[in-house]
Amino acid sequence: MVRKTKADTEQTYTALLDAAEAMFKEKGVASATLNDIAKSAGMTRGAIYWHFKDKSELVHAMCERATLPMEALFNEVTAVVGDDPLGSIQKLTVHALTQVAQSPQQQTVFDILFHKCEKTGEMAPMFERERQSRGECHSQIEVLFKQAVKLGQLPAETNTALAVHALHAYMTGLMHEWLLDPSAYDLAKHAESFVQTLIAGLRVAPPRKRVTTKTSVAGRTQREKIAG
Amino acid sequence: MVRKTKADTEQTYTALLDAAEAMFKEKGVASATLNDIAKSAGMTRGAIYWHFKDKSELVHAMCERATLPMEALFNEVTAVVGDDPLGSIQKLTVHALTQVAQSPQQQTVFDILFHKCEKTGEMAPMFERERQSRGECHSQIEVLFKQAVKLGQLPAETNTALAVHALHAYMTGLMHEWLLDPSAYDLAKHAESFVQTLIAGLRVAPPRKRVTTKTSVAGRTQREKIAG
DNA sequence: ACATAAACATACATGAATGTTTGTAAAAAA
DNA sequence: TTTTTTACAAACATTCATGTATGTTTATGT
Repeated sequence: MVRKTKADTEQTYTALLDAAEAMFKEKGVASATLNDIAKSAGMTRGAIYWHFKDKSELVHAMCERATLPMEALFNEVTAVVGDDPLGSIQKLTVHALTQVAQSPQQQTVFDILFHKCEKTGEMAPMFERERQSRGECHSQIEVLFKQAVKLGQLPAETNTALAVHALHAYMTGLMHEWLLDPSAYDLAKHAESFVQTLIAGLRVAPPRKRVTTKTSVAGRTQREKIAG
Repeated sequence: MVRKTKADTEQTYTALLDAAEAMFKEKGVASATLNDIAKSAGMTRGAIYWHFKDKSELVHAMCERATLPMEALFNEVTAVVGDDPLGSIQKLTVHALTQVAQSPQQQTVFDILFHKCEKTGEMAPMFERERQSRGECHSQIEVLFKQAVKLGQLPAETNTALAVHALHAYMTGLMHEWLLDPSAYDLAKHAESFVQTLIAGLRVAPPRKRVTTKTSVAGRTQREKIAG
């Protein structure tokens, strides 16, 4: 059988994406052969070259499919400017973490993006576009942070730009490291706790607009506590 | 000229490592050819195969050279158990960040490890060993956290294991994201502030041994503040 | 019913990177 | 001084992934 019905065609399309996920996770994007992927999907390379221009386009499609719910979540939260911006941020971040923790597909794809894919050469344009969208994402979040400052949820001296960087780094790091060994701890269970820790830190000791003096705030507080 | 003096030999050795850094950063570990590296160092592949068994060993040597000062710093701090464990942790993390921020070589290598290298296939054993050493590193840090709890620097209910994960994720994420665009902000300048934020968060809202109740601590505090 | 084009499979040509072998000039050992 | 290694360069053989071109069958439009 060669020419299939429309449903069959779409089925092989998703089968190819599934196979790509599996092979990329196992061998890495660079080492996984188009033949590996096709074979794993029960097809030949012909099927891949019919549905995709080349490997990089296949990777792109695979990523889009997995990150779509993530972006939906983001847009959903940033759309409405409520009276609890810090709560929105917390909600967004916790949801993102738990979403990944509960979706094997997202785990696989993010694992590939973090640990099994070189952001260079053919893949560079993809990650460049991702960088663009992250920039917009950052400014969206910073709006929320500024609102939080205005509402007194964060200190007036808060450097909101750096706060965004801190939060984003924290999120990225949590996923990055957890994906190395998901059995280390239950991410879904502790996601809220993790986020609360950083949010609390931002409230009591945020990065400031004017750089803090040499003697550290936290350090002094600690020594005072010990001394007292 | 073929056979060189000992100094010359060592010079080509480091030249090869330097060239490897440059090429890996530019093209990625998988795409960068041994020929590319040799040419960039003014040599041929013969030189590489003389000094290294294969590409993975070259990568390993390159990493060792760059991460050596990092490990030295770690051992230096964890060796002495002082009366200010939380301060030691802060000192360690701040130093690690500033060290990377001030060493172009470390920036290059960490950029390669984070964004230009697939942790699979030939590279897997290298990263497996790194995982091992990170496990030891984690338990070392957890010792400091437990000391901090004992000395009252952290709440008694602190889940030290999760605290280590949070801190490590934060550090990893900061480097991971900053290396994507070092011009985004001055990492050396704000490293201490970043670290203080998380440490402060761990002091007021750490991950707890018994999972927190559904209503979030930070959330409640926020609403109280707004309401009050 | 027929022509067309979809949805692949198969075959082929090409380039490119790797590992290995051999060559070789000079430094170091004898 | 002679011999032996050292520290590479150069040439070779092999594998292997990619891209493309062509073949083939069948759904679908008319």
